[in-house]
Amino acid sequence: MVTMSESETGADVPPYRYTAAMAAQIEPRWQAYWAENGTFFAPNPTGELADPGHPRAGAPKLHVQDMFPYPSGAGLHVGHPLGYIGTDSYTRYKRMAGFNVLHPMGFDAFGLPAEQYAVQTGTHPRTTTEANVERYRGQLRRLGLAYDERRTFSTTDPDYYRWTQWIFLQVYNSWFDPELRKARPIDELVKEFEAGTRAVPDGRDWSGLTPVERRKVIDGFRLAYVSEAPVNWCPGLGTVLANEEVTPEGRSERGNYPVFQRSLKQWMMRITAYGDRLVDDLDALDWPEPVKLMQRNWIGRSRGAHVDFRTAGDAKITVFTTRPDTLFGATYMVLAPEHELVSTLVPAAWPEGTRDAWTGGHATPAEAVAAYRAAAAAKTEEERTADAKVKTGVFTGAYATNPVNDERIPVFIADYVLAGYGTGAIMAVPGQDERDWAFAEVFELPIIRTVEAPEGFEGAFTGEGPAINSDWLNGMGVAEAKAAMIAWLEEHGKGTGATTYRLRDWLFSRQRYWGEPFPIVYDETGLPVALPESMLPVELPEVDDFSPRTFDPDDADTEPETPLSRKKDWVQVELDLGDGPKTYTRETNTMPQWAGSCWYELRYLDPRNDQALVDKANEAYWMGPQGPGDPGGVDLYVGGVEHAVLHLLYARFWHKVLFDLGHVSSFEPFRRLFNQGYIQAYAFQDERGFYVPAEEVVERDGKYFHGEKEVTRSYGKMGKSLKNVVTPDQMCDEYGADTFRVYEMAMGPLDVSRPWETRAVVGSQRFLQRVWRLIVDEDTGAVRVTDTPLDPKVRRTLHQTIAGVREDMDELRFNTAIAKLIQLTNTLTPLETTSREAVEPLVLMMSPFAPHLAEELWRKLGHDGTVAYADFPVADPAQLVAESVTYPVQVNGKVRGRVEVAPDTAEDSVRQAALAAVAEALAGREPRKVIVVPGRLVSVVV
RNA sequence: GUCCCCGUAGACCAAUCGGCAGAGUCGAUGGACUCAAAAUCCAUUCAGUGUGGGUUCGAAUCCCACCGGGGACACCA
Repeated sequence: MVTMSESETGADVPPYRYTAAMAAQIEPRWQAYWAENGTFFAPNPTGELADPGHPRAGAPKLHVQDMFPYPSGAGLHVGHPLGYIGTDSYTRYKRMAGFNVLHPMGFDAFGLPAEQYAVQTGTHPRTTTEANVERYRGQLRRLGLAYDERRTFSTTDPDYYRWTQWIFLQVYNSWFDPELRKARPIDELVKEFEAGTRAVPDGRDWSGLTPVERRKVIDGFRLAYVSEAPVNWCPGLGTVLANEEVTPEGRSERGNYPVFQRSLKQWMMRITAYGDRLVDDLDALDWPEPVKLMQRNWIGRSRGAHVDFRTAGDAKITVFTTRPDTLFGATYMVLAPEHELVSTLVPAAWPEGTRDAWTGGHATPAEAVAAYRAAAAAKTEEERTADAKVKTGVFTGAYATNPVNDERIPVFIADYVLAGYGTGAIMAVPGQDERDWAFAEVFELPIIRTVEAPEGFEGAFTGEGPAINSDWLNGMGVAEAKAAMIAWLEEHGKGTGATTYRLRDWLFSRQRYWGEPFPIVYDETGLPVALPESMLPVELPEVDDFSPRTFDPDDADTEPETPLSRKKDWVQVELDLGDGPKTYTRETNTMPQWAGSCWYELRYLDPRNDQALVDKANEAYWMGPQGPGDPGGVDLYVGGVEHAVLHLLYARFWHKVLFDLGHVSSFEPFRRLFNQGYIQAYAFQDERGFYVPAEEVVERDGKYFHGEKEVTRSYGKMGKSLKNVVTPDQMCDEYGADTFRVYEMAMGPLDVSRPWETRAVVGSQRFLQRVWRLIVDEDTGAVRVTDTPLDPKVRRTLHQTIAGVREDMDELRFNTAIAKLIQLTNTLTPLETTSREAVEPLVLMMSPFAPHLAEELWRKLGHDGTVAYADFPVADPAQLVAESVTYPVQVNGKVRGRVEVAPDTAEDSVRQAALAAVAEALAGREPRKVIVVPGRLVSVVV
C-alpha cells in the first residue's frame, strides 16, 4: 500500500492541498479549541452544570449514549469507534438542528480482565486501569468526538462507586410488595409486621420473635439477600458466576473454564420479583425485536398451575404445568434425579407387576435409583444435552394419584426433567407433549389424548383443538379448558394457578479484588448490617496481594477465597452504628462488573452532584417520560447486540427499583436501543496454520501471498492473535481523523457488519480533498468562493440534497447521506466558480462527519467561532418541486416510450400523452387497462 | 432440531407505499498531467437482484419451498 508519506515527499503536491499532513495540523487545533471553549458542554436545568446563557438552554433535549467501553490493555481498533462516530455524527447534526444534546462518555473500569492483566504484569489494577483509560481518552479525543468532558467518569472512581454502593443499599433496604407489584422501603414491611396487618411467614407471631429471629424474617424479604444455595463455582477463575455468565456448555464466558454447581453462601438480588414487569415493559420500548425476544426467552415466563399429586402416606408431589387442561391425560410422573422427595418415595421392593423395562435390571428400587442418579451426575451438561434424543429413566417403585380421576400412576426419575426449573417434577402427558411421548414409547406407558388431533395425526399433538377424554372439560378449547381446570383445582384444594420463570435471582457477589466493596458489615450474630449512607464510599483498601486465589480449573472441591479477606486489619472494624462502638466484620466479596454499568446513564445527567445520585429535575429533563405511556429513558442507546441479556437486563432491573422508590421518573433506562454492526477483518494463515500479518499480504489473481508463499484467507474479529488489527491511530496518521470518520460512516449502514478494507479509505480522502479544493486554492491557499448566485438547476440539486440529507440523518442512514454530499460535491466541482450559496450549506452538512475540516473551512468562509451551533441547512420547499416529470410508459410491463410533462399535469392528460407516446408499440391494439402512478410511471395493458 | 436476520456488479453498498435495478466508494481498464512514477483529475467497465414457484398491469421489495451465510435458543413441563 502506498502511504501518505510517499505522496507528501513528492515535490509537486500543491502546498495547500488537503492531505494527511494538513489534517494533522487542523485537527489538534480544533480539538484544543473545543476543549478550551467547552464547546460541547450541555446545560442542565439545575445545579452546577446549569448555564442559562447557553445557546441551547431550555431547548428540546436529546440524550444519546454509547455503551461505554471496558478499557482493555490492547487499546482501540478501528471496529470499536464505529458506534461512537455514528452517535457523534448524529448528535452533531441534532445540535445544529436546535437540540440540547447530551452525549457523554465514560469507562467501565472494574472487572476481571483488568485484574488479570494486572496480575500478569505485576502492577496494581488501578495503575493499569488508569493508564488504559488515559490511552482510550487520547484515542477518542483524536477522533474529534464531541463529548461533554465535564460528565466523564470511570466506574472505579470512589465518587462514582459511592453511588453504586448507595444503590445497593436502596436495594438491600427494600422488599417487593406482590400486591402493588413494586419495591417498597423495608421499614414499611416492619411496620406492617408490628401492626399485624401482614402475616409473618410460617404463621409465627411477630411479637413473640426474638430480635435475631425478626431480623432473619426481614432479611428474607430484602431485594438483596444472602443465601446458601447452589451456585456456579469456577475454580479456574477463583470466583462464582451469575447464570448469565455461564455458557450452555457449562463453562465460564470469560476464560472458558469449567463451572461446577456448589452450594455456597452468596449475595443474591431478587430480580425474579421483577420478571413480569421486565417482560411486560418490553412492549413500551423502541428496541430491535431480536433483543426483546432474547430477553423474553431469558426471563422465560410461563403461566399454568401447580398441581398436587398424592403419594403413599401423606406425601404429595407438586408439579408445575402449563397445560392443566391435559390433566386427564397424565399417565405417569417424572421427578428430576436430584429431587429431594426421591429417597423418601422409594419402597423396599418392586411392587407387584413392575415391568422389566422399568427397573434398569436392578433388584430393588433403591439400587435402581442410586445407579441412575450416579449415572446422571457423572454426565456433563454437554453429554446430557447431546443425549437428549434418547429418553432414559428408571421407575422409583412408587405410585401417585392423579387428582382429577384418582388413577394410580407410576413415578419415574429421568434426567429430561430439570431440577432447577419449576418444582423439579412433572406430570407426564404423552398425548400432548413430545418429550413425554418419547419417554412413554421407551417405557411402554399408556397414552391418552385429551385434545382432539387432526385426522391421521401421529405423535404428541401440541396444537389447538377441543378437549376429549376429559370428563367435564370435553369440548372446550385449550384456553377455556385451562381456566376451567385451574378454577376446579383451586376450588378442591388440589392446586393453584401459577406463573414460573426461567430467570433466576441474580448472583451478585464475586470473590475478586477489583470491584466495588459491599457497604455491609456483620455483627456478632453473623447477620448482615447495612452501613449508613454517611459512611459511603466504602473504599477498596490497598492490599499487598490483589490476585485472587485460583485453583486447578477442574478441581470442583475447592472453596473460594476472597482477596479482601486476607486484609485482616480492614476486615475487623470498630464502628458506632447506633448501639455504641462495636467490632464488626466487613463483607469481603466485591460486586460483579455489571454493577457499575447498571446505572451509569443516570450519573451522566448530574455527575458532580454529591447530595443525590441525580437531581430529580435533571433526571426528569433528560430522561423523564415525554408523554402518557412513555417509559422515558435515554433517547438513543447504541451498542453491540452481545449485551442483549446481561447488561441490559440488569440495568433495567436497577432502574425499576429506583423508579419504585421514587428516585427517578422514568421506568425504563433506555427508550430506544440500536445495535451497531461489527467491523471485522480478513486474517491469513500460512501452510503451517500460523497467522501472518494481514497488512503484509498481497492479492494476485484472486490468490493471497505473504512474500512468495501463498496463504489462505479467513474472516473474523480483529485481534492480536489473528494479526489483523488496524488501529484508529494508524488511520489518523495516514489519512487524518476526518477521513477515517467519513470512511466508517460511508462504508455501509450502521447496523450492518462488514469487512475492513484499508485501501478503500482513500475514497473518503479524495472526497474531502474535492470539498477543500472547491473552497481553497491548492497553490496559493486563497479562498476561491464568490457571491455569484447559483444556476437555478444547481440550486434545485442543492435543496434536494439538503432535504435528503436531513431525512437520512434523522434515520441514522449516514452512508446515504454521505453519498448525497459526494454527489453534490461532484455537481459543484466542474463549475467555473464556487458559489457561497452552495458551498456554505455543503460545509455545514459535512460538519457532523468531518468536523475539523468543516470548522476550518467555516473559518475560511469568514465566520467566527464554531460551526457546532450553526443552523443546519433547511431546504426551500419551492426548490424541491421538479420543473418537469418524465413518465416511462410501459406496455405489458416493458418500457416502450417516455413522456415529459409539467409536475402538476392532471392524470387524464398524462394518460393521453402516454398513449400517444406508445401509439406505435400499441399498433392499433385497444388498451385493456391504463394505470397512471402519479409522479412515477404509466402502465398500459393490452 | 426450532426461531430470527441477511443474500443486488469483482468487493463494500443504494433503490421511499410493490413502479425505469444504480446514489456513492473501492478495484480494474483507458486517458490527462509527468522525463517517469506517485498523488490528483477525467472517462469507461460490470449485475437483472442466491435458486425454483406463486400473487400482480408491474416484484430486489409480498407469499411458499429450497440453497448459502450470520445469530439466538436448544429437554424450561
